Amino acid sequence: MASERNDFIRDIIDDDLRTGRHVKVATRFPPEPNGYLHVGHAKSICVNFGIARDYQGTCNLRYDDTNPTKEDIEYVESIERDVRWLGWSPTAVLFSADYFPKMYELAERLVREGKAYVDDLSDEQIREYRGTLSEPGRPSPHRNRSVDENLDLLRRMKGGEFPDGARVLRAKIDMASANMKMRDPLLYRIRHAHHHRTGDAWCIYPMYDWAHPIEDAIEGITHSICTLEFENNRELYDWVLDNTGPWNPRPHQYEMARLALEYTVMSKRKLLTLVKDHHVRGWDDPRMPTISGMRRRGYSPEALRAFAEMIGVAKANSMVDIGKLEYCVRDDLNQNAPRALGVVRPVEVEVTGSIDTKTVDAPFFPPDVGKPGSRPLPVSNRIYIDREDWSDDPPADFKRLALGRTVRLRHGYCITADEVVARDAAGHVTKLRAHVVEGGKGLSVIHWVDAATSVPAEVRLYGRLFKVAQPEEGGGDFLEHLDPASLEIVEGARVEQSLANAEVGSRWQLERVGYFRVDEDTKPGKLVLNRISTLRETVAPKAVEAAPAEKEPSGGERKKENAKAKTRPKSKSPQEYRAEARSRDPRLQAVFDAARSHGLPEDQADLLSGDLGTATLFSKAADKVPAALVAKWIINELPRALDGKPVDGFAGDELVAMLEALQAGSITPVLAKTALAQIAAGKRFSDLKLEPAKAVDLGAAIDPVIAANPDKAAQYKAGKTGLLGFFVGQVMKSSPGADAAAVNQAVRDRLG
RNA sequence: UCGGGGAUCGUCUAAUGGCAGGACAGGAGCCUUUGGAGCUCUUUAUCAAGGUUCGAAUCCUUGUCCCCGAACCA
Repeated sequence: MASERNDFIRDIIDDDLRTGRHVKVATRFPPEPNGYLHVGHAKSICVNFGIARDYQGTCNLRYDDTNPTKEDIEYVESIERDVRWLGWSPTAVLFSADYFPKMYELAERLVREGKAYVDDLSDEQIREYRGTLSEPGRPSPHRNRSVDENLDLLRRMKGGEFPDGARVLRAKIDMASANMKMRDPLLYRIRHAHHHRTGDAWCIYPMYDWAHPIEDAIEGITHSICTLEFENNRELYDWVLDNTGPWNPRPHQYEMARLALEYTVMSKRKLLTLVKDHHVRGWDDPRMPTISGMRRRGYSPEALRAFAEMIGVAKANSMVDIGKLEYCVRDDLNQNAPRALGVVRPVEVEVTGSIDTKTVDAPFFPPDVGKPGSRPLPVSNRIYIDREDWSDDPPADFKRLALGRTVRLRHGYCITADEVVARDAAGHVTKLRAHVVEGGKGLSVIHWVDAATSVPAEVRLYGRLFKVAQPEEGGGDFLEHLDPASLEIVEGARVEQSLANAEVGSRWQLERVGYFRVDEDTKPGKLVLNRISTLRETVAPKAVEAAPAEKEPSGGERKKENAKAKTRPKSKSPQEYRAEARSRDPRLQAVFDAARSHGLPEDQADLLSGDLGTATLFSKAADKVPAALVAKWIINELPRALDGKPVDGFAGDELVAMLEALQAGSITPVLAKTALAQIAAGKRFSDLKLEPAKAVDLGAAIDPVIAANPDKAAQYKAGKTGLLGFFVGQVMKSSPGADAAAVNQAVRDRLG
C-alpha cells in the first residue's frame, strides 16, 4: 500500500489493516486556534493528511477550541487558509466546541457511575495535594462526595452559580499513580468567558485530556497522532475512552517527534512575542517560520511538502538542519521560477562600440530546466551592472569585472572596462566606461539591465532571523540571538522592463542574485521584491565578509544542561525491581535458589526469578530438561517470541516438548525458534509441521545461490565478508531443514 | 514512589536476526552564456561493555547520555 514510504506510524497502520483491527483509516489535524500555524504544524499536517491520502482514508481539520480565553476567530481563519494553501482538503472542518453538549452528557455519566467528583479545592491546594514526581498525592477531602451531591454541584457549575475557579470536575482515578496525569485529572473548569463559537452558552469548559479522546472517538478517528510530550497523556486518553464508550472504531494515540529547526523558534508563545514586540512586521513577516510568513517569503506548498517528506516521521528528538528546508525551496524554485535580470545596487556603465541589435530574445528558463517561453530584452549602450560584479582591486580568482578585464553580459555581448567615471561619498563606484568586444570571450557572465527601459524596485533581502542555530539553548533570552541584519531593504534596485507589471505572488529568479517573490506591498510604479533565497554559492563571491554565524553554543552552556539532568531523581533499575520482588515473595526467592542449585550463574538466576510467570515457567521446565538449556531459551529467545505478550499465558509444557525435541536432535535450533514463536501464538508443539533435521546436500543447496548472485560472490571474494550472512540467509530460505552452522562453514569454503 | 520515551554518517532517516541503504551537508572531477542547475565519483555512522546466535543496529543484561511529565494550557 504505502510500501515505498515507511515510518513507524504507517507500519502500525499496515498492521491494523492487515489484522482487520481497522478497515478504514481516519486521522485529524487538531490545532488550537490561539496562534498562526508554523512549519512544525506543516509537518503534522503533512503526516496526517498524507496518511489519509496514502490509505484512501479521511482527515478532518478540527479546531481544538476548548479554552475560550486564548482563542480567536482570526486564528481560525488563518489556519484553514494555511491548510488549504499547503494543498490539502479536509474531509470536514470541525470544532471541538460543537461537541460540548456530548462531552457534558458523558461527564454526567461519569459522575453517575461514581468515576468523577466536584472538587472545591483552590488551584494551589490542588497542586499541593497532587504530590510530586517522586511522592504520591493525597485525596481531596471532597473526593468521596455522594453521586447526588456531585451531580447537583456539576449542574450548578454548568448553570453559572459559581465564580471562575470556585470548583472543578475531576476524574476519580488514582492519587498515587506514578503517572501524574492519572492523579484525579481535571475534567472541567469554570470560565465565565465568551467563546468564539459558542458565545455565552457555556461557563464550564472541558480540559484537553477530557475533550480530545471524546472528539477523536466521536469522529471515528482511528489513528490519533500527536507529539512526544503527550506520551504521558496516553494512559488518560485510554481511560477516558474506556469510561465513555464503547467506541467503534476505538481511536489510539500515537506520538511522533515534533519538528525543531535550526535558526528559528517554534513555540507559539515566542512567536507571539516576536510579533507583539515588533521584532518582525507581523505573523506573515517573511522571516517568520509561520506558514503565512513562508508563503509571503515565497516558499511554495510543494517545497514545504517536499521538506516534510524529507525529514520523515520518527520518535527520536531531533534538530533539523535548516539547509534541508533551503534545499527544498531552491529545488522547487529552480524548476519553476522563470529567470529575469535585475541589479540590486546599480552601477551605470557607458558602453562604447557598436551594438547590432535593439533587443535579444531571452528564454525564461535555461536549457537544463527545459521549459518553454521567452521575453524580449532591450539592449543599448547605457546599462546598469551590479556593484557586486565590480572590483577596484580584484583578487586572483575574481572572475567578474575590473579595469581592463572582459566579461560577458548575460544574453548579450562582451565588454571590457576602461575607466571609473564616478564614485559616491563612500567610495563605491557609481559609473564606469567600457567598450564592446567583438566576438570576445569573457571571464564570466554577469547580469545587467538596460538603463533606459529598466524599472526601479525595492528589494527586501531576508536572512535568518537568529544568529545562532539554537536560539533557545543556553538559558538566556532567545531575543538576544536575534540577527539585526536579518532584513536589509535596498531601495534603488533596477529590474528589467518585463517585470514592471509582474503579478503579486509571482516568483522569479534574478539571475545570479537569487529568487524573489513580488510582495503584497507592491503598488503601481513601485515594485517590491522579497528575496526568497539566495542562489547556492559554491565559491562564496563575498568571501571577505563570510564569517559564518557560530553554529554551536559555547561549552559553558553545555554544562548547564547536564546539571539539570543530575537534579532528577534516579529511577530504579530492573535489577532492583527483581530483587525487591523476591524479598516480597518467597516463591520467587525459592526459584532463585533452585536455579542456583542447578548450577546457573547468579545473573541468570536473577532474571528467571523476577516475576511469577517467568519463575514458574522456568521451574516447571527445569524439572524435565537441563536447567541451563531452559534458562538460555527463556532469557534470550522467549522475549522476541512473546513480542510484548505476557509470559503468564505461555504454555510451559509446549516449551518442554520443544526443548526435548531439540535435545534429541530431531529439530534444529533454527526450527526451534520458529516453533517457539508458534507456541507463543497459542499453537501446540505436536501440531506444528516442522521439517525434521536432515542431512541436506549442502552443495546442491549452496551452488544455485552462488550461481544466482555472481556479482555478490565476486564482492565477497574481494573482501566484503558481510555478504556471508546474505548467502547463508538465502540458503536457509531454500533449505529450511539445514544446519545453519554447517551452511555457514560450507559457504565459506566454497567462496574461498 | 518516581514514571514515560529515546540514542544509526556532521544532519534527518531506512534496514522488523542475513549486503548498515537513501537524502541533505562536505570533498574531487566533468559540464555550463547564471560562481545557478545538472552529471560522475567520493569521505563519513549502529552510545558503551558483556551475553545469546552459524550470523546482532535488531534479542538478553548492565551501564552512560538525552527528552518529557507535578497549568483550572494544549
